[in-house]
Amino acid sequence: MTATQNSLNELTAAKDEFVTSWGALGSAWGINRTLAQVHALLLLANEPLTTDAVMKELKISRGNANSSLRELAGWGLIRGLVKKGERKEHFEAEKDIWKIFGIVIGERKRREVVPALQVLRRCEERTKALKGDDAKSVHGFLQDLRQFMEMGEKIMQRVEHSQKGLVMPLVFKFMR
Amino acid sequence: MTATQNSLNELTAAKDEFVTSWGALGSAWGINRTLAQVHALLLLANEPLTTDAVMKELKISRGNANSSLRELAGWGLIRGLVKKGERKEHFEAEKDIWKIFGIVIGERKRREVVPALQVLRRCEERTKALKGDDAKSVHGFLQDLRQFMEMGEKIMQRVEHSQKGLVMPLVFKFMR
DNA sequence: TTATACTTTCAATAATTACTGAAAATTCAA
DNA sequence: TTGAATTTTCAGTAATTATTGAAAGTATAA
Repeated sequence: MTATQNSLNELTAAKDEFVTSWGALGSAWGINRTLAQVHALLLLANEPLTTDAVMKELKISRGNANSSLRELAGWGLIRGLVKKGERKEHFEAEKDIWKIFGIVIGERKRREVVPALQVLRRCEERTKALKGDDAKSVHGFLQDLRQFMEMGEKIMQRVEHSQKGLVMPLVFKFMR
Repeated sequence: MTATQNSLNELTAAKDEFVTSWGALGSAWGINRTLAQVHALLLLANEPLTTDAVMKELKISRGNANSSLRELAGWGLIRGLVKKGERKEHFEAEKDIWKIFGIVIGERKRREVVPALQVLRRCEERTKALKGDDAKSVHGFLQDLRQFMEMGEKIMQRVEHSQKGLVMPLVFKFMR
């Protein structure tokens, strides 16, 4: 085996390890394992990949590859582009980790935090005028939680549009 | 129906809505739906609840109630206590939202972020000395991601031990 | 002790979620 | 147009995850 081949294998092995563990991390945070793996694959790819390439690399079906790529594109984490002279669509990932994080935070805010806040506000309202110690303490807790989540929503809003250069100084302030 | 009954029903309905939607939110973030519901139930309870009370309220089996309560206790989100003169164990939830958030963040850091960082460091190391543009860019990305996650780990570390009074001033600074 | 109340475990089962693959739809060059 | 290339859909199936419930285990009062 040549030195170049060895190097290639080692690179492939390291990529594989990353793809696998990124998938596991994703599923711990409620993101479909395969989706996270497809994302990881594109994050490490040095050129845009076709659906067929993704299928082959991850050993998944066409349907699965297609829907994963569509969903990632829906999140804005990857974009499709058509190479001149080719029919197939090629996909490339956003690789700026600050942008990636901002996108994910922003989407989760929209999809989960905002709806949860609506429920919370309604529950808070429903318990507002009720009599009795039980009702009072329930209402108090809901109020605390709602306030806390509104703060979280605002922070996520900020992070969504943040840049590395903008956030880092504040992080340092927080960390000192 | 009396005014008191009406009030009780309305309180129960509001509680139910919260329990249900808290379960949904949890499962979106990779936390078992029932676990989140048990937690929500205890968060709104005005007194410690027994396993049987949880079973009855949520219409779940003894095994499920028991293991959910154990897991929540393992996270440190609830504690068991034995009322004098009673055999049954009663459970009560930590209700300070800042503490709750700190616990959850701390646990997820330990369980997911720290192990993910280990993988990341290993991948980074494996690609460090490899030749070729592909290897270089892969290594560069892994480096960025590792640095980003180390920052995240440190922030989670801070939040884990944070108090409302300590964090709020910094949040204001961030939000301004 | 011993009987009883209570808790835990875990094999079997149910419910949910993810994936496949082939057919249908779409796109595009000729 | 036509038809080959490509993408999308989705019914059927597989894999995973969650739940039940009864038996085994444990603790406690008498």
